[in-house]
Amino acid sequence: MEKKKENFISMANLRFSDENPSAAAAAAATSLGGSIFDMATGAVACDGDTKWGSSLGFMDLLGIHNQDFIAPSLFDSFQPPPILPPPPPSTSSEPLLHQQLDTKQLQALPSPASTVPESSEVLNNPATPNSSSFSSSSNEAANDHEPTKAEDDEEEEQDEDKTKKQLKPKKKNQKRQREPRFAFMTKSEVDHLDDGYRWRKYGQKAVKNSPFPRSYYRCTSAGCGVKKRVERSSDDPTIVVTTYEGQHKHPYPITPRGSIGINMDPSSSFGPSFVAPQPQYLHQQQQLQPYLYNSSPSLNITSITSSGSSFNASIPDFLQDRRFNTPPTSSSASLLRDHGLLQDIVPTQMRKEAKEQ
DNA sequence: CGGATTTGACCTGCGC
DNA sequence: GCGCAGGTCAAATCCG
Repeated sequence: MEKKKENFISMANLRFSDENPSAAAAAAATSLGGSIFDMATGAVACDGDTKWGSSLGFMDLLGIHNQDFIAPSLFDSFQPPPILPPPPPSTSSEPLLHQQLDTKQLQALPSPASTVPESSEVLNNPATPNSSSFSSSSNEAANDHEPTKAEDDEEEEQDEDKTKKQLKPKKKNQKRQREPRFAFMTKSEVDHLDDGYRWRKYGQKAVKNSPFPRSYYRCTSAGCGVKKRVERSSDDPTIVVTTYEGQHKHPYPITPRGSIGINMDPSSSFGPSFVAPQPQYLHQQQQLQPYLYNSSPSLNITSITSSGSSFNASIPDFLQDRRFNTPPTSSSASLLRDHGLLQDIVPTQMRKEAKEQ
């Protein structure tokens, strides 16, 4: 059986393509199987001389700033990942990217990308030609292996042995049911960005082709199996790649650091959406990162996938107006596009710096 | 002392 | 089948 590969492309390519054209191209070619998302290609093309780690606004990174499509249509193409994307890291300045990445795609990506070898990560899904493939992302991966009874039996026996050495009752047939992932990059000096949730580090691994280790965190909330990985881009040490996996099954924690507005909108299939600014959060950002990406693009990302499921969840809340409670309208997206997001959200200093690079 | 982190071992998936 | 790399576990250690 051929491994399912989504026609996804990480927005990371925007940057990678810049510094590693060949790899990016390869990623695009191999990963997308030729069906390169318009957004992706457009983004790559238009951002060819930019450095997302420094001057690109989020929308730029999304390839929106001078694209012809509008946000809604863009996100309509996303696959609804049943995850609750975390709020933007408190120390981040730029939610640099991303979306549903396919393992191969990511691995195909140059350095930084290679540090995010995720399968079925949430990423800016290049307008999947076939919308049905949309819903497949992680689910497909999880279901592409029909368990057999033989396997079940065999597995049960093995379980005992396994538990002796390691508590890994995973069943073969369950083929590591992975949660959809959402990865994004941020420019930060600290590795573990404070996103408001409580995380417990459970592992660290050296990453191939990267001098920086990858840290593994799990949400400490009982019953919440959300994980996240944090690693630095080997390409740009100032870039932190954070990958979230899973969906928080609990309210957004009220941390002593400051309250975080939560809108437990029951209508949202995506869990709480954050609607209020986080003063503390912003403060941190500014302290740690002068290049504060101070405004999330407003996107009307509520959409319906081919499967009919609400797509609201497919877009990380922080891509929505979590911090600034800006009405998520397509017009705002277009506004950003029309007027140049950078001007509004990226400090002049930053833009200047980007040019010098 | 309890919770968090570190770290080496182990497991799993994948490519060759 | 083998080796590699990613991911996870859990004992040891650290820290408030």
